[in-house]
Amino acid sequence: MTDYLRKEVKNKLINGDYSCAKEFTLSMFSGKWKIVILYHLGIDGIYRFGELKRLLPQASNKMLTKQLREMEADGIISRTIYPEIPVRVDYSITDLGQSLIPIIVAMYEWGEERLKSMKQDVKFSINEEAIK
Amino acid sequence: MTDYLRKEVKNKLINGDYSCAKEFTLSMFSGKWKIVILYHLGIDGIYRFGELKRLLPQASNKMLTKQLREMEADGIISRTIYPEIPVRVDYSITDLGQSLIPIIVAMYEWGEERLKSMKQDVKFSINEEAIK
DNA sequence: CGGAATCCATAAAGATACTG
DNA sequence: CAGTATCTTTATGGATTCCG
Repeated sequence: MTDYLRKEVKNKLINGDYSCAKEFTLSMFSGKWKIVILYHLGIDGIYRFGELKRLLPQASNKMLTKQLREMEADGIISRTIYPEIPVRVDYSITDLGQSLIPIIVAMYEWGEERLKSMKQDVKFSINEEAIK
Repeated sequence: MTDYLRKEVKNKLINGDYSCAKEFTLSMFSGKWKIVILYHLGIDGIYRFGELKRLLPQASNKMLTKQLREMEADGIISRTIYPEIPVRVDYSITDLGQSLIPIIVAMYEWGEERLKSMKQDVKFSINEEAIK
């Protein structure tokens, strides 16, 4: 629903409907790979395109590029081109992006807690029906 | 990417890969309508199916039901059936779901701030290319 | 009332090949 | 190196009809 979410948020912005603040925030990091990329850029610092590819081997060029471009357009990461040969491109988080990190950390902590209690709960078993 | 996210999280859980805590949290509320439903149940209290439909006129039966079932399976909302005729079904947030509300509130606040500063920024204009 | 089942259009993601 | 372009496959969401 990621792309849908971005389109909806865009439409709501155009119509002056700013009542969707939480969806707007959600749209910042709810794309495929976005939250992971943002977290890494926020914690580790600068990454080059190829480094991100190695970090996320499952991500295709197309998807990775798309996510990076969208996050750049949203102002939460920045892209720097060094016109060397071969060309080099650095990605880093912006101040705006950094301001999202506390939320992502809170999500990380909530997830850790939840997974811990699920493991401890003997009654918990992975139910295909329930999760699917 | 919502369904993809749930599938991935499921696979990672099955494989014991619990390193994806933030994605796991994200998968709790990143479905279509989920964050809105959760927020309303968290703030307003109990809703019936029909009330949620009226709250979200754009949501189809299928989608609304799907989101509700998934959130129920995740343990963040609960569903109570009253075998009256016609049948009545109540939805409410669980304690676990309530524990997500602070994160959603933080997202709401971030979004409000961001939208405010975007409005104040004279240079900001809605750029079709940038958002699409 | 609160859904379930089905069909269908569209959109999103993967694979592959190619380029400045 | 850091992407684009294109094609194909798959997933997702909408509309409609029906049911206990």
